[in-house]
Amino acid sequence: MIRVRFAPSPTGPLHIGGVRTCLYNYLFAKQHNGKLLLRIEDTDQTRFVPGAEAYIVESFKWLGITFDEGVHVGGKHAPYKQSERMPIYKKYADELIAKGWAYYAFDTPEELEAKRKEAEAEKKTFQYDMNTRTVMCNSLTLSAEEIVEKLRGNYVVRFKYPENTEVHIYDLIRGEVRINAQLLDDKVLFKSDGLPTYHLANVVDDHLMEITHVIRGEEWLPSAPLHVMLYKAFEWQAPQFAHLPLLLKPDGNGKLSKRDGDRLGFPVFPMQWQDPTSGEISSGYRESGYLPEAVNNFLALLGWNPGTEEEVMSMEQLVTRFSLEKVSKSGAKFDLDKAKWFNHYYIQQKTDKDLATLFAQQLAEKNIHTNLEKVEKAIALVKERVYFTTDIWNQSAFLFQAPETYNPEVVKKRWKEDTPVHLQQVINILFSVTPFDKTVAHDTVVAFIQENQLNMGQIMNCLRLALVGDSKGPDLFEIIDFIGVEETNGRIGMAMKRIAL
RNA sequence: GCCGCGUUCGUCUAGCUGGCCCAGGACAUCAGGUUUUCAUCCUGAAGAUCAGGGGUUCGAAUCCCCUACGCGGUACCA
Repeated sequence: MIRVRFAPSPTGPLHIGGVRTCLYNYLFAKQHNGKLLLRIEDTDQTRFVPGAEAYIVESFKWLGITFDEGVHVGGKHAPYKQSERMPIYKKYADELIAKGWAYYAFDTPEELEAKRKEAEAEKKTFQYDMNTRTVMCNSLTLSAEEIVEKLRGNYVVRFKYPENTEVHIYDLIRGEVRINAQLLDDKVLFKSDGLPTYHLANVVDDHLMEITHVIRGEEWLPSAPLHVMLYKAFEWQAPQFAHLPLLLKPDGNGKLSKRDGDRLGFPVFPMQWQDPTSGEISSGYRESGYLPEAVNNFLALLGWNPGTEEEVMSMEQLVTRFSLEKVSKSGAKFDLDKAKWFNHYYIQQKTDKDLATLFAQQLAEKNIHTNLEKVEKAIALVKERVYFTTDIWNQSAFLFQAPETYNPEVVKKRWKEDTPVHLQQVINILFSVTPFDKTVAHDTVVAFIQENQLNMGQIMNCLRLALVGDSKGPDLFEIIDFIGVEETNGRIGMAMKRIAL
């Protein structure tokens, strides 16, 4: 049975890179009929941000990524929050010490800082490792009495890397990676505040929760050797590892960050987030008008592809096609245009009725109340030019209210002295079509234009200008049909009054 | 600095066991078509000497080595 997990730290809103990591875990689990769990790694209480956990849960709910076990759904390995598992870790840290795989260290942060400064002055780097641990203040150098005495105060537990070992890790994406332990430092496993660090808690929990595959970001690759050594020290079977490539910023290089979103104007978070202390708001995909299926599809393709030319895939298709072997090794730059294209595509796949329900809410917020049937009709008219659910209104406002202004460039180019006369003739024709029929109206107006040897574009564009306020939008006679001839007449009259030559 | 990972069109990538690749697809770009407009849509074009340099081979984007560059890590953070 395959069991994977997504283990975020509740230090703020969930980054879109984290969303992709979780998506891959989800696809992998579903494909193998395995389980996906959500574990909250909050061992650093100094970085805890209220609301972050709820935000994470809500984000996945929106995206349709479901968990089989986790903080919000429970499960046989509960609790799934590390701060609630505190008592568990101490025992394992003790076990490591008893086995000689770890030791107590009593050096204060100030002392360590001083060491680093000292090394820096000599253009070296201080590292707490097999070479330096012999001269530091720890249970390896102190006498038994001193240790007992020191243990009454603050201490940390450090991993004791064995000498001359080469650590091999087999990464499902990168293949064999080997690192010489001589170069690794003795990482702190257990902090003086009584909580474990990520490394210990992660390994212990993954083992206890029977995780079979650890699929996480590339930033963890450097510490993977520590983790496999930990499994070895505990004499546990290590899970398989897969380190995902990073999501890079669209311009230049480097990891995609919150700042890039603000700077380039696109969301880096699944949902909008307001920082509880600064009050600062970061935009989210949901609020920006993205559809969850588009976000999932787009994100899945950032660092993975099915090996075929297929690109548009539903969650079900992604599940059957996904494979870790086809995940690329290099970082992927975030491409806003492609995300936009996917969203446009998925909006077209929605039924008019679905979009109408959504749009009716937006209209209600603007105090425009009309029946759903009418809204659905409006959707049908503007749908194909909608890229985000948030721009349905921009594309269709003229269907619900007369334009306030008229694009000056179009006025300048199209509105001539004789325009009012012609528009008056057009409106007369429209009134003559009873009952009103858009096709008949269209044909009659066109016939009128041709008979009088008028310029087609001239008349049509001015009519459009009067109705829409601009030279864009869906078919004119569809618009007239929608708003009615009376309203059309009113808008033409208004335009004539407002547009003075 | 040290350690690790990476490097194919502007972007995401196909290419994994060398010849079917003078490198394929998608987004973006450009041109044309459809249309009363703007979009959509359709068709087409342009776009990578496969980071650079050495090998190996009859033959390399594909295998080996070196260099450069980028990224990640180097905390009692995750």
